[in-house]
Amino acid sequence: MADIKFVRADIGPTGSEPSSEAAPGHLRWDIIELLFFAYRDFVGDADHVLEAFGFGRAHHRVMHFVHRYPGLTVADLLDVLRITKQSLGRVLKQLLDEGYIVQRAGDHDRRQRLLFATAKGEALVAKLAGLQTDRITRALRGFSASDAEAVARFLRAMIDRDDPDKVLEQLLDHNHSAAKD
Amino acid sequence: MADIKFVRADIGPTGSEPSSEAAPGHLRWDIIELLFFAYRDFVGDADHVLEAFGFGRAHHRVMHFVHRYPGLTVADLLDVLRITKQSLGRVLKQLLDEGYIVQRAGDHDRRQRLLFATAKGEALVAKLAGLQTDRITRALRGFSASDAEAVARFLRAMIDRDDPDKVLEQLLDHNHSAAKD
DNA sequence: TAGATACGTCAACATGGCTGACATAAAATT
DNA sequence: AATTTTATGTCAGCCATGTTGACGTATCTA
Repeated sequence: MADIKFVRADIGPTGSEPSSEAAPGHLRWDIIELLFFAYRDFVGDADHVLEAFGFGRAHHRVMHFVHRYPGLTVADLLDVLRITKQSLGRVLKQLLDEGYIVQRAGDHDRRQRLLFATAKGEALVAKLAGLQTDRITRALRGFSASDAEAVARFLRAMIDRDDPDKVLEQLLDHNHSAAKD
Repeated sequence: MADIKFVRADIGPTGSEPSSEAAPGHLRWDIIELLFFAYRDFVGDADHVLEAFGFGRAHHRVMHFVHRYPGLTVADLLDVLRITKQSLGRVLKQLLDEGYIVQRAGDHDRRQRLLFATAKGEALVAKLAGLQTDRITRALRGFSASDAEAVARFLRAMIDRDDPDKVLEQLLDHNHSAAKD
């Protein structure tokens, strides 16, 4: 084991002028690092399971949103994920070929491919969401209703509002009333 | 614009038994998705700036922890980032070559390379942290002290406790007392 | 002195982003 | 009816960043 003892630095910026901090010199190092570690472990839960299926995080994201928003079009999925159709194409093709997702031509517009999770796909998503839910539930254990509500309110407020895609719109709307349960 | 109307699915798992949910059938889709979008936009702030410097997220992570924990060794950095030394080597070499980081032999153990951010490096980190702090400060606007504390408590509780690296230990300790300010 | 450790590096490979180009079917417009 | 636009798929190749395995050197430890 290394036995060096490093110290936390709370020194301010040295050279340039940080563009527009709310409270100058008061950078939220605490929350910044907590977000990093919390998200790292949060997605880590799913990573192990995905590996066993031969999938990656990209597959998880696709499966998640297709499951949650049945009938999602490819274009809408591209909006949510903010990747190119070539990148999406690769993982989507695998999920289709292996029977985790099926597609159907749109009712009004037959060019569209509406995406649906199969039972197999839903089982995978539920397994992954179960792990992540466990972590969230543990983290919220002992929280009062108003504390838990504050957490959801914080996360909502962290999200960009300009140019929300359709999925995001629904999420933000829905959460207004249903954050507590 | 596509005018399809997809609906949110609140159906449960179909095939297999999700391993160990706390409250069966009660998956926290809301928090799961909020975390996804919040983190996406949170790291997105930095991405634009980094691009202008010819750097990526990997460089940001290295710069951040070197700045925050001056004298960090390579081994400790590997622990925090959970990547291989080969992956780290690539980005670290660039940051050293371009003068964002300097290294010094360890005092007690001269095999170690203690890492330090230069003024140039600190300026970059401060710029990026400024953007992310802006977002956090906006998100916490109007929060009571106890609400803000609940957010930090939630994030801390989301982090794995088993086998914490040295950086994480310090963060969790420090936050006990200093989460409010 | 022998072995373990901290670090650096070479080579090869995988994943998942990206751009650019092009094809097809179906809708929309003229 | 002819044309153009849109939704999707796909080929080819590049880049960033992760991986494994092997090996070398300096330095610390037993």
